[in-house]
Amino acid sequence: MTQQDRLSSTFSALSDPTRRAILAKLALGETSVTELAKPFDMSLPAISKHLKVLEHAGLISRGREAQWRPCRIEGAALKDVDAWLENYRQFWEQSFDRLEAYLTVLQAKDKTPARRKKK
Amino acid sequence: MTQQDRLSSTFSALSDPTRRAILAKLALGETSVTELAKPFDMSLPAISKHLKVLEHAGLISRGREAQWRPCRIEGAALKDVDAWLENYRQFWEQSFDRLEAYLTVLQAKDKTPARRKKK
DNA sequence: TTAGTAGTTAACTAGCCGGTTACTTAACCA
DNA sequence: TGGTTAAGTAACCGGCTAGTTAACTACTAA
Repeated sequence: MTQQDRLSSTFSALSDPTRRAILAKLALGETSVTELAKPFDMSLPAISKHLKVLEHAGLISRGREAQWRPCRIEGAALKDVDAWLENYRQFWEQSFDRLEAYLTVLQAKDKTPARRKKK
Repeated sequence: MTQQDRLSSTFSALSDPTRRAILAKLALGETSVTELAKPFDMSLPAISKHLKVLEHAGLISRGREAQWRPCRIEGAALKDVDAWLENYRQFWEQSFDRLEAYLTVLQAKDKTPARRKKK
């Protein structure tokens, strides 16, 4: 799969609130499908489909333990998103920098120079 | 619009390679619709639709200059994505941290303690 | 073997999405 | 005025998506 396609399927997978909620739950630890499905007013097959989408996007992986298929988060796909986003950081830190620059001008010159906001 | 919906429409907008390419071009500066459309083997109305999606997701905004509608990037929506992503950073820095910890153990104790990777 | 639990697959449906062509609107210019 | 350029709107089409129910697979346990 090309990098483009990978990013596309990752963003696509993340565009569904149910799937993001599943990820949020998985962030707390590995869980079974039924357990993941509990909070949702939705059939189990629907959840199963969502998990397949997440798995195909590389956002989760699934093991096997007796009759359970525990799911866990895989960070690699999210790392790609982070790397993509990095190219655009200037566009939301810009206004901050301008404000910062403005305040720097307003304030006394003997203050230490403003540092870039650390993420 | 709820925060959930906003994130959903942002991720959804970003899930199309054409739209990401448009953003990449806009990162170089404000541009007209026709100019944006040039690299794509696609009709102008198709581009117009993509721009509408990006605008609806808050990723771009459009001005008016005579018969041109210059487009520019809006950082706010991307900032939300970054904030969301931040909750998951551990999942792709984890292995790095483990390696770092391992190396720290291996190396001499008189080294300065390892710092978290700055983004 | 039988019953129960965990999960997937199949088949279907309604609605969205990304593209098209044809037409329209808006601003500039001769 | 009429012509040209820039862009948006309308109507349509095919394929994908997210959900459903029903049936099936796989493992556990009595």
